[in-house]
Amino acid sequence: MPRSANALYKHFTDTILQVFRANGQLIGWGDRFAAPFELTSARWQMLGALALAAQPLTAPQIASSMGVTRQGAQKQLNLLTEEGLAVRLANPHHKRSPFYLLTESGTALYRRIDDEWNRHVAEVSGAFSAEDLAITVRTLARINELHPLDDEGGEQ
Amino acid sequence: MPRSANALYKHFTDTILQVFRANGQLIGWGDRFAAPFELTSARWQMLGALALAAQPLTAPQIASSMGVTRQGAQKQLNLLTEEGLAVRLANPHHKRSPFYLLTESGTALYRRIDDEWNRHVAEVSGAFSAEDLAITVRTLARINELHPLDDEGGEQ
DNA sequence: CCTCCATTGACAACCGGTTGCCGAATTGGG
DNA sequence: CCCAATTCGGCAACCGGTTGTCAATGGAGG
Repeated sequence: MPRSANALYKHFTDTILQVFRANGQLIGWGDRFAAPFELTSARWQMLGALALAAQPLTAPQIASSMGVTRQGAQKQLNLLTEEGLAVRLANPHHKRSPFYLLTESGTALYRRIDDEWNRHVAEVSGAFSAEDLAITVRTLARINELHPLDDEGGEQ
Repeated sequence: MPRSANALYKHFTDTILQVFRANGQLIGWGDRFAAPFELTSARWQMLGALALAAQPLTAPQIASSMGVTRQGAQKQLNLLTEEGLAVRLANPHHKRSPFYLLTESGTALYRRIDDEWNRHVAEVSGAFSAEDLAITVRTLARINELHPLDDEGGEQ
């Protein structure tokens, strides 16, 4: 949105606007993709986070690994647990903060949707070059590390 | 999330996950940035859409230009109108679908936040190269054009 | 052992997006 | 000219994220 003409500024702002748009697009896509598995985008993401975790994780750990708040992750974890896809496991270090693991059916479901996902990606990813995607990932990661929230805006 | 090892697949999936994370990050950032102006991220975006429009636009036109639904755009437009930042203008072509324009105060507010935004971008964009940002924009745009929703997943 | 502080989960409220439905206006075909 | 289909705004419900508050747990220091 800048009125100034600098190309870097424009690309920066454009990137942000495209992120917003891509986010909406991808959530819609993910929901449609996950629907046949009785999942939503959000539950699928959480399923993946649990499936790929090297060790059992607590809710706050999962939240921070996904970049969302503790409560946001907890909401999905509670739902997955209700649906029998995840279970709580007593955490010896923290009586109040259990580990979450996938159940058998959670693991099986993840495997099914992940297989289908890979098939899908195979059809679609041909339109992209690995280099461009790598640069995109790196650039977005840099944006994510950047938290210019601290007080530079500071007229508050 | 793929279990398969292909680098392109991995980068594709990683891109998606980074988009989700960047979206959350940027909304949080935008909200903090806009708060001193009594705006939210969403209202700021809508303000920008109106400010930069070449001609007066109707709600459905704005919605499609922003990549959101008609109702989502309408909600923000109604709020901006209530707040006196935008006004409805009779549309000769569509009696029920007025144009939306910024008011004087809406324009002034946009100018203020945009100036501050450009100052902010100047501080932050040094960490990025114009080329990487351009590639990122292009890649995200390609994702946005891609709607693999149609029926390829098709086990529904 | 006790106290203070950080962490955690539950709960409620809110925000911004979605979908779905409805009624009114507009449009286009017969 | 009329009638059906589309477009549009309003409303309600839901989803997934946020924040804030609260009580309970855990840990560290006196």
